[in-house]
Amino acid sequence: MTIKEFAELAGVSIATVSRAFGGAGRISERTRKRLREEAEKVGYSPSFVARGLAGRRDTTVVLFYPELYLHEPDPFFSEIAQGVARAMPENQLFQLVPYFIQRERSVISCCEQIRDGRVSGAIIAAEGGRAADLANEAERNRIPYVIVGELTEFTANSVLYDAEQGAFLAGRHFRNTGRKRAAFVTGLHDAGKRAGFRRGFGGEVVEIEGGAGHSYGIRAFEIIRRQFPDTDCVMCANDVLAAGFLRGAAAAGVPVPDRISVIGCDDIASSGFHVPSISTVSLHPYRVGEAAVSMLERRFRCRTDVPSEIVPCDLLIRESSF
Amino acid sequence: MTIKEFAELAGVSIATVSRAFGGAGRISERTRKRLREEAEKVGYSPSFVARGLAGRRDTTVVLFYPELYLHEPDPFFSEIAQGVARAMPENQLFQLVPYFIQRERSVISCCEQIRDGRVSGAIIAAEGGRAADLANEAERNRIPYVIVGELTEFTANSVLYDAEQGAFLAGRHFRNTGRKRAAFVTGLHDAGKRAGFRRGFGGEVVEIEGGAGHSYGIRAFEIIRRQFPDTDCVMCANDVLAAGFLRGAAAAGVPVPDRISVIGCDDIASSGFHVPSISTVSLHPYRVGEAAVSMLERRFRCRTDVPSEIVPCDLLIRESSF
DNA sequence: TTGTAAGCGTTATCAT
DNA sequence: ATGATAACGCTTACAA
Repeated sequence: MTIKEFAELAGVSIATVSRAFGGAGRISERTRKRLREEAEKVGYSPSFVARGLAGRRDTTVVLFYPELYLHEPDPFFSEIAQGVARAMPENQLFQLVPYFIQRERSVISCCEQIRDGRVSGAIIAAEGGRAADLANEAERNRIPYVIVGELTEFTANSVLYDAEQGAFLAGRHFRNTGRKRAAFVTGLHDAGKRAGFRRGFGGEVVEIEGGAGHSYGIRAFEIIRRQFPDTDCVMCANDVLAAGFLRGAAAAGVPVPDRISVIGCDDIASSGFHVPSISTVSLHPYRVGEAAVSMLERRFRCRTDVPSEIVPCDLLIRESSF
Repeated sequence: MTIKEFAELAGVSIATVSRAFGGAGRISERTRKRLREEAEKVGYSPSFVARGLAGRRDTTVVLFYPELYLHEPDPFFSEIAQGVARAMPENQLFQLVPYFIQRERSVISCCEQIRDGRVSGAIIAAEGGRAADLANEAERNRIPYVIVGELTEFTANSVLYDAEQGAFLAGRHFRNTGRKRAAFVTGLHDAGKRAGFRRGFGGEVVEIEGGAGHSYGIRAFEIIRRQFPDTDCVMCANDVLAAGFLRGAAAAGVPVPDRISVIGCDDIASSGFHVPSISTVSLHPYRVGEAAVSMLERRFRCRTDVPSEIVPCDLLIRESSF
């Protein structure tokens, strides 16, 4: 049913109908109420598409987020998405659009969606660059946006986690608990974490190439066992890697944390479910998602830039270290 | 840049531009190519919104999926979403829209999006009913859709997993490996699983109230230990529950699978990472997502109903049982 | 093969 | 407070 049909049916002009559904147009409260009820009854609701075309772009909030891994998804961004989805107010249309960093086309089509007016506000999650393109596009189209990412990268309109600081805490913890020989299992975007861990531990740190996914964690354990057998503490760049590492240790019968202490990073839900539960640098993905929503709402109100916000990270000591 | 501006710039009419970007309109291959290149250069791309309004609704494919749990997300649907996202052809706009089954408004706004023409095709994931509303709405609006769900529920246009059959396999496995006293830890939508497990095991099955999330699994273990101490095999309605159960067992020093054998359901990625790795009824969520995409594509071509498809489930015996 | 013009369902700007 | 009407950017007969 279109606005025209409905207007006829209700015995008013289409302009009046439009106002009944629009924000604070000049219309009597009585008519508005009557029309809304009528619409409910006959099943009319205004078309978002037409609305978008006609100018008002208060339609949809999207979360752009990267699909990082080829075969095994890292749940980190999923958990950010959870936080965003839950915090989104009931009356907002909300959609997630994944972009694949391997597909050039994928980022482009995200930009098209912004340019197009189908997006009234965007939350842009990223690791390692790509977000800038989307943010620029949003800027150009005067669409409020919020970036979610690592501390080093963005100055304003961002919700940031300080992974470097977190890794620092992990390194220092190992140092303080008397560990002597440290290793760091690398991930995909981990420059900050690596540096922080080094700084925190203070001594020499062996770097093991990890990568994307559980199996790389297992492999990292094997490498350490063979090439650096006296390693007694390890930080992994993310929790999935840490789970793999622990699996390797369990299979080899190496006791954790007694013989080797392990700390992961991110704090995805399953790291708490693992046996032993995985000590980790919590980036609080869920909280980050929530914070992004409330920052976006602030940007909706006052159409200006807002200062970035840091969601502090915590070192969670669970069973894989002490 | 609008079509008008671009048309002027390229020295043709807007109709010609439209045809250059449309499917197989009557236009010379030469002009089409020239215009496409020109557009690339000056940064013009047609507006999806306007396109949608003007009639062609080949815009966006969405995946509607439920957020089931209040506090702890179950990754099952996330993994289906992964499969869908990966299988989606490069040139299709793809979006996820979560609906919260606790929020009445949430399903309604999904319907509005369908009614609206912003959706050209839908994949509807569901457990426990709500999908029917969305499917009806899609039907009414002549939008191709595919439902993803449990075998019992839908007849056509669906990709189905046969959880009952899977649970049957699990029950039979326990029976065949000489287990005597079985328990089933319930989830949120598990009628089929429960029945299948009973049928497969053949003997008496104690039912323990599980619920939503890891902690409920731990609690289920405690209940069994106290009230049914001679239980020697357990099926949990989902893997998150199973992880919790194993955590309880580990904490209590009960050896798995020697003393008690455990099988979960779903086959989320992390169940393979657990220590011990979790035996499970694999519903192959990733594959299910892929299958949904290819079914939707078939529906795009021939605009008719297509027969449902069952993605067979497998019993994966890992370390938590033998 | 290309151009002209009438929609598509809204919002926004004038009038009234 | 309400009603006419011109956009919005595109698709699609119909005409040339």
